[in-house]
Amino acid sequence: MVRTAFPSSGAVHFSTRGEYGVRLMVELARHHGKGPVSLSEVAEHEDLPRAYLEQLAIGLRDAGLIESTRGAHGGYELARHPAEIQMGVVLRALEGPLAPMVCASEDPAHAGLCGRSGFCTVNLLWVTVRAAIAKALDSLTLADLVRPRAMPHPVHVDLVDERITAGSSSS
Amino acid sequence: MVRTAFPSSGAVHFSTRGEYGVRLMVELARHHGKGPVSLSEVAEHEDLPRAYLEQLAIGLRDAGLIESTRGAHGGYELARHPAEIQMGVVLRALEGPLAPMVCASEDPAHAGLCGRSGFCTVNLLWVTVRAAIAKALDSLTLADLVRPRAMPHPVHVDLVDERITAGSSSS
DNA sequence: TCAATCCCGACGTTTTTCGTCGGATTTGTG
DNA sequence: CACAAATCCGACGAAAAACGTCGGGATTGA
Repeated sequence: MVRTAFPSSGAVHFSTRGEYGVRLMVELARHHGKGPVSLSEVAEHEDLPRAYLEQLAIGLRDAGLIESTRGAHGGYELARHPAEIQMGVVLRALEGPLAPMVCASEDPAHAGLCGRSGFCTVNLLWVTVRAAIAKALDSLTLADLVRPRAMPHPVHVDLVDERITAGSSSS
Repeated sequence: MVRTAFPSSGAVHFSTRGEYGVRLMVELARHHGKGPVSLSEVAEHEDLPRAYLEQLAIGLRDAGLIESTRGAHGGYELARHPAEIQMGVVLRALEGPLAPMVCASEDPAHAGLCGRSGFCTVNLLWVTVRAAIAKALDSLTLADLVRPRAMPHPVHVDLVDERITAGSSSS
């Protein structure tokens, strides 16, 4: 009865790279100031594949977000205070520039190629979306994600639900 | 020199389904009130594969956004006025619910599964992002995308560039 | 010396995406 | 009626991307 044959996940899909990477960073933020944490510990604690974490860590390190200590008792630690690490920077380090579309460039040189229809007005849509995402992402820092539970109320998210909308009943 | 081996496109990736589908809808919006437009015309005008458009059209029709006329001189037309069709609805019809992550549900029941780390605070991030996207998407209607060229300045997008950031030189 | 780490490139599997294809059905027109 | 122009629809296949594994090298503390 699978219904619509949607592309499975849905629009706007962050990969596990993004998810795991953020989990990793949050874990490091929790231990901030207490010396390096090994990936094995993180992997165990968060139930993530260690070898995969290594890949992500390298990207984060190259972006200057974390620092490594090699050898026994080594590991990773944040390069800066959690409050000074914007999530936008983290996500970009993990997944590359967050352009929702080739077309999201505001470059007018691109006009000729895109739509034969005079001008690629559709452009406006993607640019707007990208800007919205960037703004949301850069308004949160790692420190915001470390708080154990029941966040104060720094960010107001209106919880227009989204989850189902199409799939309907039964998980 | 390919550098980072990023997942190619970048975070937040809309598929061609979304792109083509929006192009299709904009095209229909341009002809709104002038009877149905055939997919062949749209395909030609926008340089898109017609057979693929058929798939997308069916999804949009099932969502009640467009109506079809079969037989010769048939085609598709918008079911409502362009100004009454929010882009969020269009995208959801094309790509499914726009949850950036399984984790984006605010459902507390989900807490147990996600992170062993006491509570899935990371949740906040995805929920925020999703809300931002939904808001941006639902603030635009098809009518906003139809304006021929050089939009006045209804929306202010701060053009923090994004495009390269990692890949650097050469296209 | 040994074990724990980071470091790193290469690879293989699975999933998703992007379409194509062939045909069935409906309907206006000559 | 015959035909052509359309929507309709399921199935299929090639290509790309995502996900993660593997094997080994280099560093460092005990």
